[in-house]
Amino acid sequence: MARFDHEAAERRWQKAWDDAESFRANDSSAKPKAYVLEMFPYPSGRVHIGHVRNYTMGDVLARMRRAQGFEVLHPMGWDSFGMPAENAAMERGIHPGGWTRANIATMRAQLKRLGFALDWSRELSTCEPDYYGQEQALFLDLLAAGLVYRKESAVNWDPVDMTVLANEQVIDGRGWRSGALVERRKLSQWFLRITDFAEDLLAGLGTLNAWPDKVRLMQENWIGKSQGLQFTFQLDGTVPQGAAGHFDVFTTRPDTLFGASFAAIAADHPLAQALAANNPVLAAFVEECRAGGTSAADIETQDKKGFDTGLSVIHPLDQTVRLPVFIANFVLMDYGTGAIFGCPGHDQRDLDFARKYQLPVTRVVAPAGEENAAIQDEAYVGPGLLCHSAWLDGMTVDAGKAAVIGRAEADGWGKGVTQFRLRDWGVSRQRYWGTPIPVIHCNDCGALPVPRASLPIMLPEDVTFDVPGNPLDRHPTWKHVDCPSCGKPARRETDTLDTFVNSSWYFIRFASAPGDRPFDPVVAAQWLPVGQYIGGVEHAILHLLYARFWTRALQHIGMLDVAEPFAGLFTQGMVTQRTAFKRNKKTNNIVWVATNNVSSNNAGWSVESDTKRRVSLGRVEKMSKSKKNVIDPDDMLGRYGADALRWFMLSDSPPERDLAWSEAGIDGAARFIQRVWRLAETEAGGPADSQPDSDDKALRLLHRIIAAVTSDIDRLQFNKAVARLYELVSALERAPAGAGRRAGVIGLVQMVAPMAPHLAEEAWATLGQPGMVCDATWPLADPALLIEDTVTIAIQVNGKLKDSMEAAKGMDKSAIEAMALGRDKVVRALAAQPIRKIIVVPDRLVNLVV
RNA sequence: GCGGACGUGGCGAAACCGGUAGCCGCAGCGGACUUAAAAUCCGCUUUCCAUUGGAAGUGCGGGUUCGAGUCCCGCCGUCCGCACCA
Repeated sequence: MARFDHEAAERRWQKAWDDAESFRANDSSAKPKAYVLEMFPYPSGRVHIGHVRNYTMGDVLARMRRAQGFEVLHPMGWDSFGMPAENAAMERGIHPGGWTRANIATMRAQLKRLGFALDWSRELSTCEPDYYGQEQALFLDLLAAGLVYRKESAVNWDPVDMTVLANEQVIDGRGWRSGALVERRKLSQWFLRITDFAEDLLAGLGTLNAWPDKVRLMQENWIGKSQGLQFTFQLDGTVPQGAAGHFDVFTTRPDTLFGASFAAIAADHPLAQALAANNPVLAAFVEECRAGGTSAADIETQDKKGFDTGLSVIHPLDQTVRLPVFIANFVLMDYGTGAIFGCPGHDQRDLDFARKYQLPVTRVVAPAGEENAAIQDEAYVGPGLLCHSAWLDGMTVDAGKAAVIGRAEADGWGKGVTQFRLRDWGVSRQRYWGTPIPVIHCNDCGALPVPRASLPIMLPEDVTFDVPGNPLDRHPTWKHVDCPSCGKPARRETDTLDTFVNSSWYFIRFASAPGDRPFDPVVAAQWLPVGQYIGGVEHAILHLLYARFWTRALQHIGMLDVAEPFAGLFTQGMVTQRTAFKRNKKTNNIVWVATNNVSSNNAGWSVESDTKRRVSLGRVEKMSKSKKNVIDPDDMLGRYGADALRWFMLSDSPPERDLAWSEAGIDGAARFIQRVWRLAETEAGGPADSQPDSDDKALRLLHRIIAAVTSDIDRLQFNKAVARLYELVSALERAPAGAGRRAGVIGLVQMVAPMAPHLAEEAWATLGQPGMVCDATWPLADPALLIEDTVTIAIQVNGKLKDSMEAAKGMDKSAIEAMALGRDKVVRALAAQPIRKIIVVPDRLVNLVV
């Protein structure tokens, strides 16, 4: 009996699928359509084991849907613009395009070796003009519809390299290359009006039943709808030069207004700017607030710092009260109005600030009887009644909110508003390797859209990365154009689009990709929304929210009649691997050792395989090049074959959880492949056509497993489907030869086919079945074969298991009770105590309470 | 700092609606086949006490219930996201 030869089978069947165009999606098919999509990869170099896991999951679903009679769209492409290509260009002096396209070629070959059922005819790459040119057209459509605008916004600025940095390039507040302290700097940038859709995006979450609850919750919190009061503080006394005499604040807690002890504004607030102009000390403080990165984590973990401006504002509910105005580093210009009132008693951040600057702390909300309990180290944010609040005393928090909003509106100093945490989407990037923003700046006519006829605006190829800054900006000719309106010399926009724009509509282009338009709305709508979208949970907010927005924006301007792009979403876990390290003898610094160069010696110690020197084992973490714990799929493909690798990716760990790579695990997968193959070979010469008896054990088990596996794959619980298939294999290995076993093996091969397709095709042919298994109809479980006539009933005494018994299914309560009371073990456990209560759950258990 | 999740044997895990905790795999132990090895097959494998059998057990501490891995409250730990990484 020959072992399964994975190399020969992979070659044979990959060619057979290609020749038959088995996985090409037909737009005009009459079958029901199923769109299965995995998040397309960034072509970073080589296929990562995490990609293999992601695409294997999608492939199993796509193949099963096809077998179930759907017309399946399962495409692949490349999210090929982005910063790593520019980094590679700077480090190695090569062109980002050359680097990217070489990576794509490598990775395409790797994916093909894995035997995915992909429609390669629809492959796209976002860095090619046929894609980004159409994206520019969409940008112009959104611009024309008023969904795009320009405003000033902060970026991370490296003062030594003279360049804008991404958040990930800021490490502990310093530029990653130069090590210089990063500053926040303002630039004029393009924004998309995602906030116009805040309410729709929030409401739409309610329709996404096939999304994980946690992702919906994360998006809900991200959008951050809150109701509150926006009101105006009037400055008391002389108004500083160049400033208004008042400023607006937003609060979600207008009920606590009597507890206010200060007001605070952002360092970038116009009032702060005006004051800084004439006050060098304050100007220095404002400058200090600008140091450090722009990310939320950077800003909010800074020490709370304030600067007393010496100004004060009049309390709107009590004209006799004055509140000092501070400039504070934790107040953000981007959220609300860039100014707050501080109520230390009921907001922890305000309390910390008040303690630091010795400001009064007043309790204005209290549970009954605690009105005079002083606030200590913790702000009180619980429920209660208002106190120390004049005419609000005794009201609930909610009633107080409504009362203050009512008074503000009646008196004209404020109004109730709905506020969103969501900010407009800044899409300008000061980088080369991205979609050029199709706009021309003219000194006389302003910022104008590029004429449609001149699309695509191509990226120039002749650029260098030997000097810092954006190569588009310093290119000798590229940016110089004539104004499309007045004809005078003008300049192109040299910023490119955020790569999240590229990934906000690629799934539409997969469904329909005409040469002269971004997509055909009728063809695209046939496939959309994507039935099942699969990718990493790290995309739970940004990518998924931007794609939802983009789709709604297209719907809003009448280009596509689809509201939500992804009907079903699944977020998969990472593939992790143990790390290993040794220490540098002089510095004691950690030196990572490649995991694939670590083995155990005779004494059971971990050593470097080549030098035999001892190493320490680190923790199991996400694979990364820097920690040298990356497993290359190509090695595994060569040693174990595509099917074993795919099988291991689906085994053991639930797909939403992290999967720890292990050599032993893939060994087990490879053994399973051989076991299935041996079963197929034992049936190779079997009868072509024979009917098993309906009470055949193998047949009954097969149908139970068909039902379980089908529903497991439906719910993407591949680890459970795998466990059931192991069970079937073990049973079939022991089953007597005959029609039942043969039927079992045929069914097994069909169910294994989505997971280990090469093995399944080879086995299918060996079994003498017609055609290819990828074209065979998915097996259906016969309900008549699933019915069992006996059940096992558990017997508990006081909720503790004492015995169990076999009984006919559907036996009535009193019969079960009588049967249970007659059992030896039960009699012993009861020890003649009187029974107070008996609970019987039919077909399940009896609980005797004494 | 804010937001989200997760925690069950030596390990990855399973457990429908609150109803017999640990399916399946890995590792381990014992055995068969073999001159030997590989491959394969059979058995055992939560912990503790024990002779039949019994007790404990799902991160920790409480609670609800006839009954809690599952529901509620409070801790502890780990991981993920935070708007210019993709």
